[in-house]
Amino acid sequence: MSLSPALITETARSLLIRYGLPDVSMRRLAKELGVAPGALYYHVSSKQVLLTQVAQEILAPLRAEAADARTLMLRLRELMLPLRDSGDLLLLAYALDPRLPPAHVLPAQLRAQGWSEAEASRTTAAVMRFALGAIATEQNQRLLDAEQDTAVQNTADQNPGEAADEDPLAVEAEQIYLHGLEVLLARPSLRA
Amino acid sequence: MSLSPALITETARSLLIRYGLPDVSMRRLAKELGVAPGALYYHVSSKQVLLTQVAQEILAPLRAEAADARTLMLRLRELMLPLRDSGDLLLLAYALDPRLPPAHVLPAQLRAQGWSEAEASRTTAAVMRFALGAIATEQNQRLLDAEQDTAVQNTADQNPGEAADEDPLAVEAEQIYLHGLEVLLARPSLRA
DNA sequence: ACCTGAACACCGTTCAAGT
DNA sequence: ACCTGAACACCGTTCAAGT
Repeated sequence: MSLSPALITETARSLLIRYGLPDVSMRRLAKELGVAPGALYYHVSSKQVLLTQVAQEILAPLRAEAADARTLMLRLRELMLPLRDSGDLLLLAYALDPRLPPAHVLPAQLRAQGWSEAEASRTTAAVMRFALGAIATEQNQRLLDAEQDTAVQNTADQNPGEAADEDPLAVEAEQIYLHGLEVLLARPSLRA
Repeated sequence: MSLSPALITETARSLLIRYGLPDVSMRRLAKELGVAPGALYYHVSSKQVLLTQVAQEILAPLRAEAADARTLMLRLRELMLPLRDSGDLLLLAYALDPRLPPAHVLPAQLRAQGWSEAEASRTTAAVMRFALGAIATEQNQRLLDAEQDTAVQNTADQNPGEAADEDPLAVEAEQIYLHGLEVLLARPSLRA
């Protein structure tokens, strides 16, 4: 089988899922496809557009879902959180396309709930920015914790006193996310 | 004068201000200091800790300011927005230290306004995530617009029909930021 | 049309060896 | 103690040349 834009983005996506964004390099991608690095540039104009394409594909399932704003925002977090370091990716894709799912349906949904057009579009932008910031923060915290864990591994082996707790940081992160959504998506009449 | 952690972070900061984050590499930094790249690692353990140190220094002025939450968050945006691509930097520094200014004083301020401790800490986390997401988004949009501008330069020269407008995207971005702050920092009694 | 080989101009980090 | 030189293992991108 020969190369194609679709095959390249699909392979990039699989690398992202398996190893995280830092391991999605053009050279690694080429190796995975059994091809010279330069070959990719016959099908894809740059790494940046390739990655935003990948982001769009990962979020594509959200286009088919008919759920309310809150649920869609929760799904966004579920989809992206496991992809290591993908926060930057999302931030870039959103800057390039402010209609990135789930932002593509939020304004219409909020309008249907009685929001004005100006309020609906401002709130969509605000809630997306909050979500992207929150997801990137959570991913960074996980990475940093993982580094610290491996660094402390030996000391922990010699000192198994404290039990492994339920990762209160992760639980807290989810509460923060829920809280932000609740406040930002609250009906405007409640604030007037 | 010889190398020191302080001199290195100060030079990194000046590179960041002058050229943006992509131009702050250890090798570029070494060249700027007239030293071999390896020399930096005698004073600094990694690029990551160096950059978070730089972020802390850039935000240090906020530690001295005695302003309300909203003003501090606006100052945060003013400080970071001009530093090209520094959003990632901020996201990393905040993940490493959730008490990064202005987060270090927000909980106490909110408590003084009658918020409960739980509400104050959750709101601080939410508003910081929103701000970091918003700043990163704005910086990315600027970068992408700049790329497009240089690409369209020639066509624009030949076609000077439309006047250069007031950059409505930037104005809109500020409104979104103000709106997010207003909603997230609204007194909890107004939502109960 | 599609791809290779090779190059250009970079990265972060380590480490023996020098002073 | 502090730094150099050189290496290791990478980057994104371009482009003549091949098929």
